[in-house]
Amino acid sequence: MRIVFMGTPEAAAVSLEHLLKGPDPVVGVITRPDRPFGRGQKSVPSPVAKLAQSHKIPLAAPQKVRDPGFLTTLKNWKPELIVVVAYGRILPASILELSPQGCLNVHYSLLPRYRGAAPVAWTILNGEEKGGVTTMRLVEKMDAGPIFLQEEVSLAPDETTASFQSKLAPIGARLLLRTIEKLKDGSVQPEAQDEREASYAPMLKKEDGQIDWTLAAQAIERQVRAFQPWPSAYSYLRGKLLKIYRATVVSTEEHGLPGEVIRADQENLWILTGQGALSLEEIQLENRKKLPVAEFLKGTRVEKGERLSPG
RNA sequence: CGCGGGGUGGAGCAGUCCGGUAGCUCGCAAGGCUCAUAACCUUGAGGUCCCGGGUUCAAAUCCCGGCCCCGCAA
Repeated sequence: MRIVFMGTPEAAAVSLEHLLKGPDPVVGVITRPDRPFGRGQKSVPSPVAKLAQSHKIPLAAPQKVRDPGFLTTLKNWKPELIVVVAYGRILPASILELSPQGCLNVHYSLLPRYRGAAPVAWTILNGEEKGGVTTMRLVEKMDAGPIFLQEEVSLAPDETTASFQSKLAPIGARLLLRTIEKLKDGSVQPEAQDEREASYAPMLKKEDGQIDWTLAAQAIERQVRAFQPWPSAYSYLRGKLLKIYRATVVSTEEHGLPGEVIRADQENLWILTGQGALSLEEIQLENRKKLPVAEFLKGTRVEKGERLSPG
């Protein structure tokens, strides 16, 4: 079966890698255009683009998916199936209906729950014990298509979006290959999603990382894990950005204001929240290195009674 | 040329504006105290102050060039 692959980030590249080892030819790859990235705003190709280039597979990176030239290119590849993994764009009907087998999508949640752009982050943010991967047929409504296969994966207690995403990537890739096999021999029937169970996982915004210290310590701790690697949970110490990479919930008898430092010795930095306290474990001050808190405290004196606060 | 911060014994930092003895919290070593300890006390070792050039009687500090790291931005 001639396959065209659409995807952009690392997780998508993992799927493409597995596809390339499979029996079906990948006749073309579509990814998002190179974007200015990092310091100096240098343009860097996506992980999927790099992989396609190293395998000398025809590559397209259209600015707009409705671009007529691009659509012609896509048609000329004559795909029998289009595989979409974290491409990052909503596809128009013209593409969804372009190949005989339609578009097969790998989504990193247990659909119909967590439809949308950031399923993994929301799974962690909401304190779910299980997440997973689903393969489904793309339809015009976001992540609402009929389901082929699904696999549950349980979350570790210290799971971050980054760690869970990299755990899911190979599982999704294998699920994708199995789905394609079953599609070919007709041994799988897509099953409609239960709309009543649907929930949404919208894209995270930078500002969502700002910590509200009036929330419960447990909720903030989940936010810290969910916002790894982006956009990071953060607050401000003496007007400087303080990113929090790892923290644990601790119980305390102390009273004070949310965000207040209630313990600052050589090893511990505890912050009072709306309910319970948070022991910061790994943090990074603006322009500094990311450090275990004990190392951080050797160079930066923090006094009990200081407050972490919005800028 | 997107904006900004930084590179100082093994770790994390101060000192740089206003040139003149290299400092702090740790770690390490030795000794002491202790039933004992990651605790406490004393002493000690350990540094091309990122690299190169310049200014100066004198440069971690001022000037020029280079390398590396980080925050913003995505």
